[in-house]
Amino acid sequence: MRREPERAPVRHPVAPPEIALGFALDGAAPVDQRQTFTIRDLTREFGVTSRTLRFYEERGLLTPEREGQERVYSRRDWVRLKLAVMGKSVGFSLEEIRAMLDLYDLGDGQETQLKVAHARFLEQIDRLQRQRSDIDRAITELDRAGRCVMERLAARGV
Amino acid sequence: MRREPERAPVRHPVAPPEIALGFALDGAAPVDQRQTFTIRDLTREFGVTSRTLRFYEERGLLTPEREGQERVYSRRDWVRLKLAVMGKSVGFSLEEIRAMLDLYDLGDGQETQLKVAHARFLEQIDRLQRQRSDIDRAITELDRAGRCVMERLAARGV
DNA sequence: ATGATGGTTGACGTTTACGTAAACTAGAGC
DNA sequence: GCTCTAGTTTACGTAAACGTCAACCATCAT
Repeated sequence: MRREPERAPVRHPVAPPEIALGFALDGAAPVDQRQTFTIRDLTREFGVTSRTLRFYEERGLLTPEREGQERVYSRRDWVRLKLAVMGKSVGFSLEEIRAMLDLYDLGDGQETQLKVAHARFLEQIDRLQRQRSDIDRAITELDRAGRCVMERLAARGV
Repeated sequence: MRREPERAPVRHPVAPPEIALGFALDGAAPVDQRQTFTIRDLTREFGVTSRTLRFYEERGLLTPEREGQERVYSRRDWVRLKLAVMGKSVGFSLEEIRAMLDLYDLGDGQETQLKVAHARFLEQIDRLQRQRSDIDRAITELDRAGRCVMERLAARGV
């Protein structure tokens, strides 16, 4: 059978409300002066489950220390989680987020990181605009189809 | 641990180009006068794979006869597939599509079917509009974040 | 006879971002 | 000692819509 191309699954952002008024790469630092956070702290502050935090760790987004058995998150983890949550809210996948975060640790004064992030942002805007026009088209089509159905109902005197 | 709610996965339409100019519930009939179609006919006409057609059959969207071993699709199947493809293009799930299609066979002169379809269309428009505002928000945020990054780069004289 | 072609069934794989359950440990309070 | 809470690991489950084999038939042309 011939190789039929696959339509990539589309990611689509879902907004956590606190994020809408958030800021992106700048000023991202914990409000209070703590140096470490427990898993509970982070779930409460970011509205994610502990399962999510462990999963993000598994995927390399977070790298908490251990105190005995328990995870201890640093300010670095806090920032990375902040960026991860924001990234998700604008439709990036965890893998894309991880790749961008890892540039932080490059040590060239974040220049690479900032440039790459900017490029990714533009790409993502592009993807989103395409999704948007798909949606617009669908709405138009549904509207047309809806009117058509109404006509038919009217035609039979309902 | 407390029950944390789940954000439902969002369906999002992807447009097959021939559909944009298509028609919805009216006039949906094969162009040529054939009464039956092979699986190849349908894959070519609708741009879907044979796997897809068997899958749709499994899900009750299509009900081809058999000639020996091979599937023989009727005009009814043609119409249902047409509607299925259009439904997908505006973001309905296969299950939603099946439910609507099944109303065709209700026998009340399609009145129920038309009314239900109309209601579903409105609901879907609503979903899509919500998705769109999520996307708009994400674009705005990305744009802002992008400018912010540029500023930072400028600030270090790059 | 021999491929090539195209049909069939059956069953497992893919993707993403977690949810959910089981079984265990460690400390706090009574 | 006992229970409650909150943490831990391991590992399987979920959703959607097919893709991708494998193994098998049936025809047609060479």
